[in-house]
Amino acid sequence: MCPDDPSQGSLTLVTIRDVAREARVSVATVSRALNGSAAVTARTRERVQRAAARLRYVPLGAARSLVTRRTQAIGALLPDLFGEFFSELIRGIDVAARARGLHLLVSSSHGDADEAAAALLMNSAAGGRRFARLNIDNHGGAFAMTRHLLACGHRDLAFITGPECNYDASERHRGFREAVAAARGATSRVLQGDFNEESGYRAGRALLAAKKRPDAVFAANDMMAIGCLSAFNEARVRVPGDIALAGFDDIPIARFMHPPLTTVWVRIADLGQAALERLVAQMDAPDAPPAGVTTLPCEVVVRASCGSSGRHTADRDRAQP
Amino acid sequence: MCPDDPSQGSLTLVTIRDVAREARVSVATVSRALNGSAAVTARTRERVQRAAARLRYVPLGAARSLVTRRTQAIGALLPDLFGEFFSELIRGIDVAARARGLHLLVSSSHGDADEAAAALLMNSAAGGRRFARLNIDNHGGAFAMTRHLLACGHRDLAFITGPECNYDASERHRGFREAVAAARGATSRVLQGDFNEESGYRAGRALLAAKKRPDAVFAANDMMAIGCLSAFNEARVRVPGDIALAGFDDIPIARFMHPPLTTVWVRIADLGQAALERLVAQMDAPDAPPAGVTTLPCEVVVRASCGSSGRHTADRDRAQP
DNA sequence: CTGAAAGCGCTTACAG
DNA sequence: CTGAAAGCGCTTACAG
Repeated sequence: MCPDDPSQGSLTLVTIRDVAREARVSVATVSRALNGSAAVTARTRERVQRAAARLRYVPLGAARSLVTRRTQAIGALLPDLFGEFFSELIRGIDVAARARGLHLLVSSSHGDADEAAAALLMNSAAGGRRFARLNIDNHGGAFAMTRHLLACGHRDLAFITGPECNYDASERHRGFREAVAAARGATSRVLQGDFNEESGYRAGRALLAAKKRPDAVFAANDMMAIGCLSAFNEARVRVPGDIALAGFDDIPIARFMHPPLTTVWVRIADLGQAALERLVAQMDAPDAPPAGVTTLPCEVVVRASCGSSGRHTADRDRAQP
Repeated sequence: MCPDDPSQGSLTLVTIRDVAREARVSVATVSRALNGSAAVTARTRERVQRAAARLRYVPLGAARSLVTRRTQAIGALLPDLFGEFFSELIRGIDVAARARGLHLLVSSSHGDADEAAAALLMNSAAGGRRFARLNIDNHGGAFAMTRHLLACGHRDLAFITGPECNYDASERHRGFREAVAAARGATSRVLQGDFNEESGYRAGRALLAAKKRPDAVFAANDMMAIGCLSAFNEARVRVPGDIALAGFDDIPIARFMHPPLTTVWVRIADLGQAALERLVAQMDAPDAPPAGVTTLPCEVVVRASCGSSGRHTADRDRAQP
């Protein structure tokens, strides 16, 4: 049932010359036959393919790259490698990349500008600014969630921020701030987080220790919301009974929390896929006007953690297998 | 505060010849100077470095690879990209890779042997079996966890398996089976899962619907345990009061569950790091006898989800920041 | 439709 | 210590 391990390989490199000799053609013909050039008869092509298969020929990527100026690889440089958000994103990119026969390089920049530059420069030989500008509607999503919390009757809100230099984080914070500012009678406080569960946990404890607890907590991502929930559970503070809680991202695990987490739905994998496709399009048509910034919409997913919804199962959860 | 975006790049490729001309030396000298060869005077090296910096010279990886037979890249081929386990593993590999100036290629095989083969063959030019054999002690960890459940007094055990062709999954299952077989009076049942939360959730519901509920459930990974916990919570079945629950992996989120999850601790990121180091060692010394299979130990982490521990906080949780 | 040849940018013996 | 030259494996005008 389990497919066999296909590992094999030889120390001696089989080159295009070997294939040419085996098929009794020139290396040029081998190259053309294997690359699908139209200028090759079906008979020749087949002979070459058979010879290549017999010898287990695999073109050396470096040699091909040197002349074609294409590496058949794309790089994903991520601000940091955070939990399920990261894996979902990479999964989306990977799916799209493999569909195009591209290899996927990943790296986290750890906020180090030099390293980020080094990673970017890998590509620079192929030509300038090949960056897919593709954003989540962080601001809109956070704004909508904050309005939802207000609509639920919560007036005293707390926000747990993401890392300082993170664009998504600051946009989410801005959405929160603006929604609060636009509401009358609403007050807010802000706690610093870093997108990890632990910082959400600490923020949760800090809120519990405060003179007055907020009515609702909005964490800038789900992982911090989960950490915060953990602090509340530990202190036997009920969610949503005693305090409402919302996150952002809708990572797969969010709906398996207790209570299931109200959050902002982002099609993370789709985001990765779209980013890759945008990038490839730019690479294929470098002279085309660069596509502007595209912003993917978000959507508030109401589950049980904020109370007042009346529903315990979000529509989109039902749709899932 | 936030470092600037370092993006820049030109359409015209700066080559080693340009640097040679600028520094008034030969291309050979440029190559030697930039690659740290000892056969270059300090003065010359500095002149070359300055010229390279002035021109923003970046060696073309493909050209270098063609002659050195090294791509400065390593590939991580993963059975599938599952949640936090995946991201932790990649993080470990990434850290070790960047420390060595290696680029990291990732791909999931989706269980497709052909694609897996294609990915493996990428490397084949560099020579045969370059695989790091590095395992978690899945069997030992699962065996120990099962013994722990038995020691807690649970006799009727359920096990939720991982995907069929997954090595880790089958080893964990084997550990469970053998521990149960060695215990007198213990009974067990097995439910099929696939390492995702959803399958754990379904297994949980199936267990609740059974004529007799088990005393304890052991899921082959944490994500399924969390899905299972969700099913129990939904049905107001208390953990560990009504039923005990254990997972495997100790993903970061495990200790933030309610109740915190008893699980098997695997240093996931360390595993990735060790795998990379092993691989690099093999590549650096291809003629050295291939290191055998190394098995990393696991450890049962007792938290609240299995009852009976008396402790609510595992030692290693306390140690964390 | 096929082949001989040039060349991609780099490294590395080989001389000096 | 430095340079001229060969060569890595491939693709692609250029002829025929």
